[in-house]
Amino acid sequence: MLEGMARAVPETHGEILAAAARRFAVTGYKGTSLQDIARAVGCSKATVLYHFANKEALLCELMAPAIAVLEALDARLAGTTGAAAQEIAGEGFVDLAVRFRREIALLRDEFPDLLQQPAFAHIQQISERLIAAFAGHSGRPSAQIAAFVVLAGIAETCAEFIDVPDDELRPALLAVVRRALEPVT
Amino acid sequence: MLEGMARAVPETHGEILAAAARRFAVTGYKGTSLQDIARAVGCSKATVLYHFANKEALLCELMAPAIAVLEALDARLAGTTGAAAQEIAGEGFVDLAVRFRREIALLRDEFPDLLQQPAFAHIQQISERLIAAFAGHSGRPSAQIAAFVVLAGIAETCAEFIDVPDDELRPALLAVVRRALEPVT
DNA sequence: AGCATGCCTGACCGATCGGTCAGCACCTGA
DNA sequence: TCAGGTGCTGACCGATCGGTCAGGCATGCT
Repeated sequence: MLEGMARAVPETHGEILAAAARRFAVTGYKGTSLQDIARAVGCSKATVLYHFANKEALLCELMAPAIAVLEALDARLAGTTGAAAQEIAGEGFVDLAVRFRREIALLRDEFPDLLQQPAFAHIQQISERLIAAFAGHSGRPSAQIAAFVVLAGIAETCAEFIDVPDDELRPALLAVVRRALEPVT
Repeated sequence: MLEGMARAVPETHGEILAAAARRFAVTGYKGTSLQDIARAVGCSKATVLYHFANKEALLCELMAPAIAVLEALDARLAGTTGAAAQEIAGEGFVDLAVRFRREIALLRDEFPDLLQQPAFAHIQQISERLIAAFAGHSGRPSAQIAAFVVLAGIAETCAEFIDVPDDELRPALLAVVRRALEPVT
């Protein structure tokens, strides 16, 4: 166990990660087998499982950057209320969704299932706080409903318009968010 | 196997359909096996496949009423333009989504996959026309994006707020739609 | 009675899934 | 020279999937 040693040549780990991202984005998480990924890389399935403990570990490493940004947004939301919370949540989530479109696309088919797994358990709570912020922390059911429409709509749209350039998608989404959310009294 | 009542007319077909609807709504289409459905009904998996040619046929029969209403909405949309198209599409789709929440919930995990199958191929085209109507048939990309956010957001929200009464959900969704869509010039 | 028909079943099939494992080829440092 | 670690692999495993099939058990018609 030599610590700090520079690794010699092993590029396979990254190649597997990249290929998995590509395949997941097309056929979803459950819809992509380890065999598929191995074929895309040009190695054996056993090699994939040599570099990653299991399929879920692969997904975790793929999602880590997106989750980090989501947690940062959650932190910025703490203590905000009313229209300010709506604005921060709106800008932050639109930016996140646009930047991590691919990750959202690969998650979207199995989002409910994935949230059940312990590795992603806290995402559920973060998204609940995000919806509360979208609703401006208003208790009104109609505000909650509007918040959910916006959250789900943005995520789905980003996953769908995967080829539209960021600079076009982001302002259009921001405009929708600002119109759609229920104004707080 | 059944209750003491002698079954003059065996209604296993309907029971399977109802049980499948319940299971699909919880675990999704792909996530529900024929074994699961059979267990819920209290019959064997072979019985399920005696009443339905295959798993997809079961889904088709389950979705038929919702698809019929969707096609009716599509027909009403023909020839409309601008703000009128937006209003008709909004009211029509919100009503459809609220009424067929369960069907949407069971579809949502596998919507992209399902649309590929020949049995549901034309749904793709209908939803494209629906989005065009939501956009007021404006060619602007921002209008298309707003339309997609609304369409996907409504569908997802209906599937999520499955316990909220219709009379509460419908007006709240309609309000969001009217705010969110890009006004047509 | 005999026979057909409708409903249902257990046993089974081939395919595919995620995951394990023993071992091979290669490189490196002692 | 050789022991040992790294990267990788084919063969294999148990489980589960959708789907098939021959046959059993009622019932009703002739």
